[in-house]
Amino acid sequence: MPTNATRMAGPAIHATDPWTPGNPKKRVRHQLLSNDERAQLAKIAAIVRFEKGERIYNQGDRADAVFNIISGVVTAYRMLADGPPVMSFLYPGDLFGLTEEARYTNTARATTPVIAYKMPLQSVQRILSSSANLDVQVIVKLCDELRQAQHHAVLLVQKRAVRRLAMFLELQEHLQIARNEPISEIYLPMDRSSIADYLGITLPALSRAFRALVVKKIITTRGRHHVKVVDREAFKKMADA
Amino acid sequence: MPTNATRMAGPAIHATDPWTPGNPKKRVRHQLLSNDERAQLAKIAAIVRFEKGERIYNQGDRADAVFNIISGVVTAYRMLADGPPVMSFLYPGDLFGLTEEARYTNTARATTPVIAYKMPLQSVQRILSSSANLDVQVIVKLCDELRQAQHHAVLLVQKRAVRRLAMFLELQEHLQIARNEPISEIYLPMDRSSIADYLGITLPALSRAFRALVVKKIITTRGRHHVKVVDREAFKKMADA
DNA sequence: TTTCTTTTTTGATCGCCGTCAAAGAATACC
DNA sequence: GGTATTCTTTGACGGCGATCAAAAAAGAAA
Repeated sequence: MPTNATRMAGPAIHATDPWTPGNPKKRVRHQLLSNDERAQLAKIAAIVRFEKGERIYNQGDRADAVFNIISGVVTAYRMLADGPPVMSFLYPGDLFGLTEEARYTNTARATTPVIAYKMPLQSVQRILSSSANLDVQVIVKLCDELRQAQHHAVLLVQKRAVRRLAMFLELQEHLQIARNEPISEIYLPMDRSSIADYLGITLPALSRAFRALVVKKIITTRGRHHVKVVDREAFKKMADA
Repeated sequence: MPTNATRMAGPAIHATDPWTPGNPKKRVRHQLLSNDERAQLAKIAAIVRFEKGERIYNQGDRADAVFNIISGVVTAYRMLADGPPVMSFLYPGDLFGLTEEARYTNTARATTPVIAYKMPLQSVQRILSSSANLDVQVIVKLCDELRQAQHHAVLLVQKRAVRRLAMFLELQEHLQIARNEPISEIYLPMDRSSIADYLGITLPALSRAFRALVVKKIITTRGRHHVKVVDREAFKKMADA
């Protein structure tokens, strides 16, 4: 019954991916690139060094470059308005420097001394725009999936069930808007059990979380699949982590 | 002080991505594709229908196709040996059918009636292999990041702190192996506070989780940055969710 | 409708973890 | 080496959610 899944990814790249952690067949970075391509990369990528503890960029900064770690460990963290931060650790070969609306969405700092490629955003965009559209489409899709997975992680580090639920409802609302569907109500096609699993809580806990939001007059429910936000301000305060 | 970040993503694709949920500028699917490319896609993609509740594929099945939703909602879930499942909900435009070693890593079922493109894996691989290597590299990297983010979600859904810690240590060990580094010990370059944030627990809770593993003689610690697994079997049982 | 099944809610108890606080260790700095 | 700072551990307490169990509601089938 319940379930649990994870945002899915693209095509079966994995099967032949030499960079996957845990994959026994390890190869040297960039081995798959031709000399030409390597040269192209070298032209746009500068090699930069950071000492232990040094900030590489700050969340909210205007994004001007993407990084690829050569050696060392980078810790990236996204601060939320309230609640714990969401962390990730980046190792050699990892790309980082995710942007949203031209700004970094997280802060990156060197946990050990770090050497990395630094690629100006402009150059990367130029190269990508010369790619086949189909490839770009796949890349865009993967970025989407990645953002979804990250959002899921942000949701799951929240400790109180009501907040997770509020964040989930807000996400569903956003997805609905993105699909140009009416938004007077939030439509939840899945059953409670699936939602509970997605939120990483149990069914009774989810039920109580719903009740809490209703009692506080933040939402109303119509049947099982429709939710209406009646106190937008309180809702945003609850959901905006 | 700690932090929180999320695995990062690729280049600033986002800024111009019309498919991003929440992006006000919504466009029609495939708008960016030329007629040629659309024709190419049509040649390999079959349109398939699933009724409400129908399984699309099962976790562990040999993967033969990737899907792209045209309409309807799909619930994907990954079952773990123990503990709750990890869920995701997929909407029109979403890709799904992630594979690992040629097998699906999760189960997908139609939550509402679903219409989707079904693309044979072979065809997708053929198209991708004809792409520029640089693009493929980016795609591979993004798949990596995605897997990492998904693993993070799998970890965060676990309810007991010791299990999250065990999963984290196992991940670090795998990453170390992938980097061809010695693995007699697990090396943790980051501080406890960062680990606690990554695990979505507090510092005291992390400290107790470490202690619990040490007391149970599953690991030993040397200084702050080195951990050794001394009871491999118990460790695996603890970590393998 | 009536019945049966599935889903959801509610209740009660327990345990883990969050929270606050302080002591103890490791590191950096002088 | 000594001091100060930072990081980590330990302790006590309370709360939230897990767990178990049962009732209620919704949906499906007859």
